[in-house]
Amino acid sequence: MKKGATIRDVAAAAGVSVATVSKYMNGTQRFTPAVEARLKEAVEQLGYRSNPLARSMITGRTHTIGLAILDIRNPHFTNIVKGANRVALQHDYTLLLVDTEESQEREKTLIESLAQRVDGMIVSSRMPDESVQWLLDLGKPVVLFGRSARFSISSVGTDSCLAGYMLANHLVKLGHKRIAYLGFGRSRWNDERIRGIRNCLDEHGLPLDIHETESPSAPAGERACSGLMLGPKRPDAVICYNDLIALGFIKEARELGFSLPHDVSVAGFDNVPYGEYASPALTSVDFQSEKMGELAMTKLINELHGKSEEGAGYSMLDPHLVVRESTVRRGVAEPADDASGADARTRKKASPTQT
Amino acid sequence: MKKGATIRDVAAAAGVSVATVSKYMNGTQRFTPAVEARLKEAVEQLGYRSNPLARSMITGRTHTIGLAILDIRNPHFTNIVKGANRVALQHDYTLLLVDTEESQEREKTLIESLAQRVDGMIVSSRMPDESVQWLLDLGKPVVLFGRSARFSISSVGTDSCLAGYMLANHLVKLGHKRIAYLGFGRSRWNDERIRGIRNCLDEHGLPLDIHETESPSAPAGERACSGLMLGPKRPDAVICYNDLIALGFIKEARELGFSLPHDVSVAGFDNVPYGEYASPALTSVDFQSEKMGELAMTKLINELHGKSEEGAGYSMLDPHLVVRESTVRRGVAEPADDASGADARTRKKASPTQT
DNA sequence: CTGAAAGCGCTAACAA
DNA sequence: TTGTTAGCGCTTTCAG
Repeated sequence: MKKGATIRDVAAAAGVSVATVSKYMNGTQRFTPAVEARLKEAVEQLGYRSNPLARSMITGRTHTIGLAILDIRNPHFTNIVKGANRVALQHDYTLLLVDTEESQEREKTLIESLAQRVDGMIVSSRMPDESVQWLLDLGKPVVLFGRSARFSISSVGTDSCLAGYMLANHLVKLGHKRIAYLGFGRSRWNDERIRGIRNCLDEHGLPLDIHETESPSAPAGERACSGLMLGPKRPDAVICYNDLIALGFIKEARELGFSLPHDVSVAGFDNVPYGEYASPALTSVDFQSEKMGELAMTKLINELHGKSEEGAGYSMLDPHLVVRESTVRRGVAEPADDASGADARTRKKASPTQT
Repeated sequence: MKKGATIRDVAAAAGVSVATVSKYMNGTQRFTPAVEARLKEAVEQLGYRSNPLARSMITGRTHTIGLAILDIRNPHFTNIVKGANRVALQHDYTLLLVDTEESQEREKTLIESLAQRVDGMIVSSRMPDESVQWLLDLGKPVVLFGRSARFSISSVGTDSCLAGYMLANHLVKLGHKRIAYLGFGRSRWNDERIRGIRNCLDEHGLPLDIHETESPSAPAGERACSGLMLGPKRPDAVICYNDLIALGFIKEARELGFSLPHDVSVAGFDNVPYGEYASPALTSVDFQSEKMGELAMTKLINELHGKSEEGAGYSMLDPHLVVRESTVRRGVAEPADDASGADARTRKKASPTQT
């Protein structure tokens, strides 16, 4: 643990002033070959690395971006982090990560202290619209996930309503009539998704049965499953608030003795990486989460560099429907597509009676 | 974007000196009620928040921990981050995340600059043992994942060798004779896992067929599958370097027309969250990754607080075998356990002939 | 208990 | 091109 050399040590070793060293380190200026050589030598000799803290204190920029998310374990957010990090790296920014663990109380404190250490922040939150003003008052540029109705804050999001419509439409086309939605009301996008689904179902005069999970996670999906599948209004298709819930739902449904996807089609949102490896592989709507991270970071960095014009305001990414095996034509006992060897299964237990 | 008040503003407002304000903010001292009241008022009035950068410059501590990992998208690392973050938060530290994206070149630069901004680092890396000295020379306390043979650096890991033995033993007990290992040679744990597997197989006079993937990811597992399953030595059980590879392998095997787990048992390491939701649910070895993150952070923070004694050196977590549906007794056509409705499937395609 | 003063390591005018 | 000189906002002796 050797103490790092300071700018003064270098200046002394090279026989120049500290200002010269500073300029050299920052490439702010050109030098006479002689000086440059001595500088280079001295820096290498001493293994000098300029102290970013001292630098930041003066310049007022830390070259750090704060990223606040709800739960790093949710692959949706993991992807966002990945995308944001990649862009940050390209621009020589580092990422200060804050995982609020879905806790509103912690969030405020954490973000407040985060704001002091970074040049700007990207925030994914369930905070109410009122708090957005507070966020802005922190005095740092912010990019938000999801639009704020009230403030013209820079933000990126996806069309959850359209996504909902897409999924509902897909299911209706497959002949489903008893469609249920397994939602997560605390999310700001839940209502949007419902709206999209309803839009579509209304067009076909179909009802929507709405249920609720206590968290946006797979275990929550598992717990909610029996309530739907063994309840009075057993659906023939269910749309889940996100893929994690859908994954849990599927697992539990099979454990209850249902044969999927034939007893019930299931779909989610987010298109998380492991939906593809589940069985039946999960139908979902891809929100391009990694791109969301990239876009948010790009917008923020542009703002930091004064190019506020470029892509300010609200940016929306297109949702893409990804059809896999978990949604299937209603009433088809065996999969139509014989090539997909993964789908053939015989029902082992009688499915519960439909009340 | 209002400029924050400085310590001087508060001092002026409260009619005291900056030193007093500093002591008040840090709770270093007691004050006369009169002064304390004025201080409190002034701080609230101005919404003063002390600048952590300026503070750090003097104290030399940033209250930030650097965490360098290979790929945030690998759930194993995601869990580590989660665990580490939780402990950090408890101790009022924040996390500077670096995702090296499995790139050795980038890693060195990134870690070097990381070292300057943090009080200590937790590093997960494939760097050779030689580089550990370099890491230490950065002058910051470090906790490493995986032991270094040469240096007595603080580190946490799991017994990969034992884990390998466990998995092999599990498969042998199930009657498997033609066992293959689908590895990832660039990892420092690959050899350990092989060693453990071999230890077990040797005891039973069984051979091990070793194959290699190009990355520790699901797509790599998919790509490697046909080489094993359609090759000259088709295995009846395969152990994968990690769960992601196993997940990919399973998916592709089914697409090739195999019926799993009956045609081939598959297992991995890490026990990632989604192995449970795959089908067949993945047998794995749990390395307690979240706990690894917690432990690493705890050790580092202890070191930073001078309690170097407590838990220094190498700590090893116990691996736990998690048996699920993807490993099954050899030669059993249908699952013995009738209760697990998820396993019943008829073979749709003839399985490829065994050469 | 409180304050004055000396910096932490660096950058940014401004001089030379 | 190079050097001088003020600080950035804060903590920390050391007097009072």
